[in-house]
Amino acid sequence: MLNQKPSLDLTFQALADPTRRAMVERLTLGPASVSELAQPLPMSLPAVMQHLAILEQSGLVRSQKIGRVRTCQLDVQVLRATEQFLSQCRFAWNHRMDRLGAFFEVARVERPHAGTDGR
Amino acid sequence: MLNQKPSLDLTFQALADPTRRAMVERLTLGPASVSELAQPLPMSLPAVMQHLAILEQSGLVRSQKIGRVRTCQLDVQVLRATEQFLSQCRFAWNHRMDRLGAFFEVARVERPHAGTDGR
DNA sequence: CTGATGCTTAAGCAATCACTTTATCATTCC
DNA sequence: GGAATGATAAAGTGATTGCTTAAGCATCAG
Repeated sequence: MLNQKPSLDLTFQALADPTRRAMVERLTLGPASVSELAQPLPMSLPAVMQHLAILEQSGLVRSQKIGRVRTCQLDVQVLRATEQFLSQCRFAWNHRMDRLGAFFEVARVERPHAGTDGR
Repeated sequence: MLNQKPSLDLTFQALADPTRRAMVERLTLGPASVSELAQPLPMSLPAVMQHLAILEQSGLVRSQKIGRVRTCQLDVQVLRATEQFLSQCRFAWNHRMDRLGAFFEVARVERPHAGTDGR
């Protein structure tokens, strides 16, 4: 059909958790270290690391370690691809609506008195 | 921050499963009964029903029962809202890129030879 | 070297998930 | 009425999730 990439699994799964979405939103403001990411979150550092690992597996976030601090940043490419999946679904749906509209249009012209409420 | 609606939890969670995405994609082509949805899927009908329940809870799908057949259809509104969350993230990120660019632009003009560490 | 800081690993645990099978219920067809 | 059809409800199960605590490693400041 439209799309069955396993990467979508990982991305949607990653975004399904409010903690991870908060991390993503934090990263839209710019890169951050692990502890900076963890600071506003009501959980232990290891827990944040696990969330981070999931975000990295999905490709939403990349990170590199310099000295003893790991710096994380958003990768909008995956964000874009995910957005595209949704818009494609909407597009297909709208396309069908258009075709439906066209059908009723034709029906209305060929049988002007038929009860086709809903244009 | 940007968005912390619990509905996003449900929607992303719903879309995280390939079976449920397949159901959504099927529904972009038009309404379908439960068994029509189940037909291409390699699992029992009750399993499909459970997936459907999750899709309905998220608001992605609505359904009504007429006689003994339940007809399901996509609700693009939630799809649209989810898409918006992602595009807002990208927008914030791009906005930061722009500001960064402007900063370096200014820095380059005002102090053409300076090391550009922090204002 | 010594201690503080930042991150990482490992193990454990309760809750949730994605199914299954079995048993009903309600509607339509003959 | 009685069988076939479409959809549900209920209970059980193994795997996964989202944490925790405790311990360990690497880097940096004094």
